[in-house]
Amino acid sequence: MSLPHAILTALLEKPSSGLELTRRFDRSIGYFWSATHQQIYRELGKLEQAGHIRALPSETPARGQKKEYEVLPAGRAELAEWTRRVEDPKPIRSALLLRLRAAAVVGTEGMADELRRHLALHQAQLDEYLGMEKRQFPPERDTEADRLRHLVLRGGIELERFWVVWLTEALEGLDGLEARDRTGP
Amino acid sequence: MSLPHAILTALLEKPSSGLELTRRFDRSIGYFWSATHQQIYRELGKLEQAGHIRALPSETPARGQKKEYEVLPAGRAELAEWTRRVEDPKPIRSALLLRLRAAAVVGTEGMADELRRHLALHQAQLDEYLGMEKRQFPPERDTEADRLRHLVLRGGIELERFWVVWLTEALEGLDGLEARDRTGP
DNA sequence: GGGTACATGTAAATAGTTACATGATTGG
DNA sequence: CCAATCATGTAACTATTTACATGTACCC
Repeated sequence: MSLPHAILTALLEKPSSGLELTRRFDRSIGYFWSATHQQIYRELGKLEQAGHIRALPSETPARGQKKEYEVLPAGRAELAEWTRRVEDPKPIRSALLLRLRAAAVVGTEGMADELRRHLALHQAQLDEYLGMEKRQFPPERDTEADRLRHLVLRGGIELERFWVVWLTEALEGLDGLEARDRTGP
Repeated sequence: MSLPHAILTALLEKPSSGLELTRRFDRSIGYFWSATHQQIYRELGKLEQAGHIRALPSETPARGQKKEYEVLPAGRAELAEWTRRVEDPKPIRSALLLRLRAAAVVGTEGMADELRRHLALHQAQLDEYLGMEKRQFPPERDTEADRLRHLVLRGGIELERFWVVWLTEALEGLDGLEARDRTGP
């Protein structure tokens, strides 16, 4: 039940249309909770029905026309209630770790290339986060909201750093194994 | 499409019944791809239909009776093909990071307690992984499969370590904010 | 007027969760 | 025999993904 709350947060930061939300998800909130435009439109409909958001009055409320939403008091209350809820962390799901484990049984062929590819992707994501950190959180700004958002971004940064470090180590180990396969133990 | 492959891997490591698989998921593979017994039974049915696994012959193949499965060559081939596939990492989903971001907008009340609770849970998981590492990967054992499985466990360990470090820092930041709220800036 | 980007949406399929049903085996 | 545990399964619901449909606005 996180998507509606992700949307409420985004809309509180700035009232937006469905497509604008989709784009903002691709750049910021979506780094921790991604969503496609179809999910977002559907969820906007539900949130509107529930009285948590409303469409800003517009001259031409028709298909193909931009429709902007803003959060109503009930939506803000729901979001606040959500932040205070007790909710256990969900176990991570990593197809890559799973595939490596499968490779332990059926062989590591092709794995090293795939790890290198993932390493490059995580390195790129890390660089992007570091750029965002520099641009959005210069040392002088320091409101409470800024500090919290910075904390969240630091989480993203350290997670990507974890992957970069782990993948680098994994590749060293795997290259060792593959060299041994080629030359014999 | 990872669950069937997680099951194939587990069955290759050791032929099992549905309930045995469920328990093994709770302890090992499930750390990176969790699943409930309902998901597992449903998937076992599909894998059997697809000819990837088969039930070991039994005298009484009835409801309430244990039914053991083993992997057929086609299943092993499918798993090997999967490990060689090109597949991008999926963006992480963390409801906690999301909730912290929401708290930046609607207030941090209750957040510190929740972070402390998560910190304790991740610390416990880390300790469990470290215990598994000690028991399952003593320095002397060093087959290829062992090294790969150890690598996967190291991934789990470092991920939990990330959470422990990040949550500790986050709590320091948050306590600073809340102290400032109480005493004024 | 034709293409492209913008914008919203429907439909269907897959994946995951939650609640409940049913039968076997075993120990008291 | 009854409760607890083991074991398999059905059903319904929620969430997510993928493919496609439709309409508007603007530029050439």
